[in-house]
Amino acid sequence: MLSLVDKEAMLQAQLGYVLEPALISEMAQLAKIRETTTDEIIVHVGDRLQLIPIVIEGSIKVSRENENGEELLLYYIEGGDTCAMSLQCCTKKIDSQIKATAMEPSLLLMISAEYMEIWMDQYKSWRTYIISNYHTRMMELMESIDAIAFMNLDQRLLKYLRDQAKLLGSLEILHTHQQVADDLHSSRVVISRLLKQLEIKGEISLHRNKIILKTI
DNA sequence: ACATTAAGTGATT
DNA sequence: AATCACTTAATGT
Repeated sequence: MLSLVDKEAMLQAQLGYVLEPALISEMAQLAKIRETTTDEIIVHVGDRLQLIPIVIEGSIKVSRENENGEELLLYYIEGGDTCAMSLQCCTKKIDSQIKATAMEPSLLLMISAEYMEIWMDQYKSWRTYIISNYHTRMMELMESIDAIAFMNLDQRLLKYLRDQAKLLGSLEILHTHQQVADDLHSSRVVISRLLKQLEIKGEISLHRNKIILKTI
C-alpha cells in the first residue's frame, strides 16, 4: 500500500506545475489508489461512477460500445490527465456512455466527485485544470471524427499504429489483427489485408500477436 | 500428436 | 469495405 507521502509525491510530480500545493496535499489525503493490469476494464458502458480517476502512470483507452459489444476507439488518457466528462456523469448521475480500458499496467488516483465539485469553487488552478482537460478531450474527439469521416481505412490504420506506438513508447504493437479491427470498428479480414499492404510497402513487419512499425 | 487460436486468401456482395 | 468459407501457420497442452 502506498503511503500518504508517496501519493503526494506522485501528484506533485504529475500535477505540481498546474495545481497549488494546498490542493495537492488535500488530494493525496482523499485519493484511493487503483492499480490496473493490461487490458483491465476500468469502466463499463452503463456503469454509475462515484469516483473519478486521475491517471498517474500508464495510459487508458476510452471507447464507445454499442449493445452488440462492437467498439470504436475515441481517445487515450495519459499521465496527469483525467476524463473531465466523467465528472458530469458522476454529479448528474448519468450512466457511463463509454468503456475505459487500461492499455498497460497503470496507476490511478480515484477521487470522489463531490470533492471535485467543491474544488471548482475553492481552487482556481483546479478549474483551469478541468477546463483544459475538457478542451484536450474535445480536440481528441474531433481528431477521431476527422479520421473516421475523411480518412480511408488504410490511412486510419497507419495513424492508429503510430498513435499506439507513441503512447506506449514502443514500435512493437502487441495486438492481434482482431484487436486492431475491434478498436477501428472494422473486421479482422479487412485489417489483415491492409496490414499486408503496409508490410509490402515496407512500413511495418508482421508477426503473430505483434506488429512492428518501421518508423513513427 | 492434437486442439486451439491467429493470420492469409478467393469469391461474392 | 464487409462477409463467408476455407486454408495454412503458430502455439499451447
